[in-house]
Amino acid sequence: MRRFNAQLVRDHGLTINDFEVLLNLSKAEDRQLRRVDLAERVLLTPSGITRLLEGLERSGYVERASCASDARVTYAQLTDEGHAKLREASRSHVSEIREYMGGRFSDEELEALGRLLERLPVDPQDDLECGA
Amino acid sequence: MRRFNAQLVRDHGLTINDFEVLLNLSKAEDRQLRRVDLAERVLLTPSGITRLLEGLERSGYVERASCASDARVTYAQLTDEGHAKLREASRSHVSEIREYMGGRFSDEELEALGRLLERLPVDPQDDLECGA
DNA sequence: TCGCTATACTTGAGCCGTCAACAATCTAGC
DNA sequence: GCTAGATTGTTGACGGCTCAAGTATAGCGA
Repeated sequence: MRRFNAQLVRDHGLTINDFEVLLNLSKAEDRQLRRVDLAERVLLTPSGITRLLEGLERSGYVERASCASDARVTYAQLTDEGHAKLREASRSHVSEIREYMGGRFSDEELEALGRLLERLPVDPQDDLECGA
Repeated sequence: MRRFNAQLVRDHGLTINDFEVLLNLSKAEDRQLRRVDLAERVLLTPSGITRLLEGLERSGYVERASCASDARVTYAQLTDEGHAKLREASRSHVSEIREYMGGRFSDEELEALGRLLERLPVDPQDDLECGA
């Protein structure tokens, strides 16, 4: 994990969370997402997202957009520049991961792992009240 | 992950990494380990370990011990107090995890997951020269 | 319509861990 | 022995994230 982050930072100036945010935006409707939803998807707190987006906005990869129907929300909107950056970083990032995992696991094993791990909830808080 | 850390901090004043360090020490010969080895096992950098141990030393859970045969190394030595703390924290921590995983996976699935994941190297740096 | 609670987001303070640079010691090869 | 390079560990500076508290808006029930 740390390895993938270090490589992204070195080669593209992106944190692994920066990357995940750009990726989530690129897959979202209109390439925009409410900050709250973004937070949940990348497992950060709302304040973490605010901090992270500060950087991406400064770099021009993401813009703020307001919501017509709810004045509380601000969308994070992927810019063309951000999308280009994502494509660039993806190339080396996914090949890194593919090499790392593919070198140790067969295709069937990878698929089995994937099926198991995707059963873990996106946000643990939501699930499973653990007798606090 | 964040959830388990938060629970440990709330209930026992320990970081998840604090916990892992205490656990590793408790399983080690003479309950002591070189800082370098500790770093590798809990996936921290040497400086991270220095910082983390500062806290555990201040709390009295770990002591420094020097090495007769090599003046560069300082051992991290688990104290009795640290061992007691570990036992105390273990109780809730492992039951948390058991609940979390057991609630979603069968025994066979857990074992399959374990077998697959333990194939990942302890320190990725060591392995797999990734055409840098 | 007023007030209460829930939701979306930001901000200040602070912790945790990294990186880069450094000091001390060990070890090999000469 | 000595020197060159590797290994162990610490420190300063800083980044990234959390928590707690605060602001603003939404929406609901009396």
